[in-house]
Amino acid sequence: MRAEALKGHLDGLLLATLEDGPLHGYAVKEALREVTGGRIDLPTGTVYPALHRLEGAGLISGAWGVANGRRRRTYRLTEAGHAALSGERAGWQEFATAVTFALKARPWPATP
Amino acid sequence: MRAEALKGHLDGLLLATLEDGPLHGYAVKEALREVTGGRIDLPTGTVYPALHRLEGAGLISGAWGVANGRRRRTYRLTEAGHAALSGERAGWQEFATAVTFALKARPWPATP
DNA sequence: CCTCATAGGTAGTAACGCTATATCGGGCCT
DNA sequence: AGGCCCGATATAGCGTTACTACCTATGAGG
Repeated sequence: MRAEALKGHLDGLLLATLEDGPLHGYAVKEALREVTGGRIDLPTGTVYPALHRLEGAGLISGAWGVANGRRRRTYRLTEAGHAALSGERAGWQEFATAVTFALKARPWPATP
Repeated sequence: MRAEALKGHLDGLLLATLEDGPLHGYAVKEALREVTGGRIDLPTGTVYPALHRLEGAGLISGAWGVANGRRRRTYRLTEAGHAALSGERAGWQEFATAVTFALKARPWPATP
């Protein structure tokens, strides 16, 4: 998949992955890769800054913990994060429908 | 629609709009707006640089003409542009399917 | 011991689309 | 005639975004 294709949609994917429960950064990356059958395989250099950004925006909250003697930063969705995810989903639907249609180059169906 | 959502998918939309026949820049913008019922309404400052970029990449070719005493640059798809459009369509399908699925947070269907 | 997978992170970069602004011709209104 | 809006083209500068390339560290397996 083209690398730059994600632009503007990454946040929603990360939020959706965290919706089912808290995960640490690497687990988010792995979950997304598995759920999409390898189609979306984000480099770690994309995931961690994005999570920091989302945390800074208050959409997720991270906490340091320890598992197997290793420190891990586990993130969970905040209230604002849940709301943002809804918005991302709606926005994606609208966007995807519009692009799919435009790529077909047919007139938009009448909505009376 | 969120402004930055387009990133990475603009080229395909422009190429698709030019598929039905040559158009000048402003007409591309208008056609895209009408075909999507106003959902994709690109600012001219987005359209013109993008067309220049596509021309530089050899995907479209532009020619100056005159209509109503005014100079207009009309673009048409090149061979490479037709090929690129096919690629963009396939890429979009793949991408849209993956994102739609990931946003639902369900396991990817088995593909045996 | 060394490598690999796991895990977290930063710096720097390039691309992309946006805002803002400028220009020009023609038509419309006063 | 003068002023204004619309159609049409264009550029400069900006902020965001995701990427590549690195760095650090630990536990497991060869």
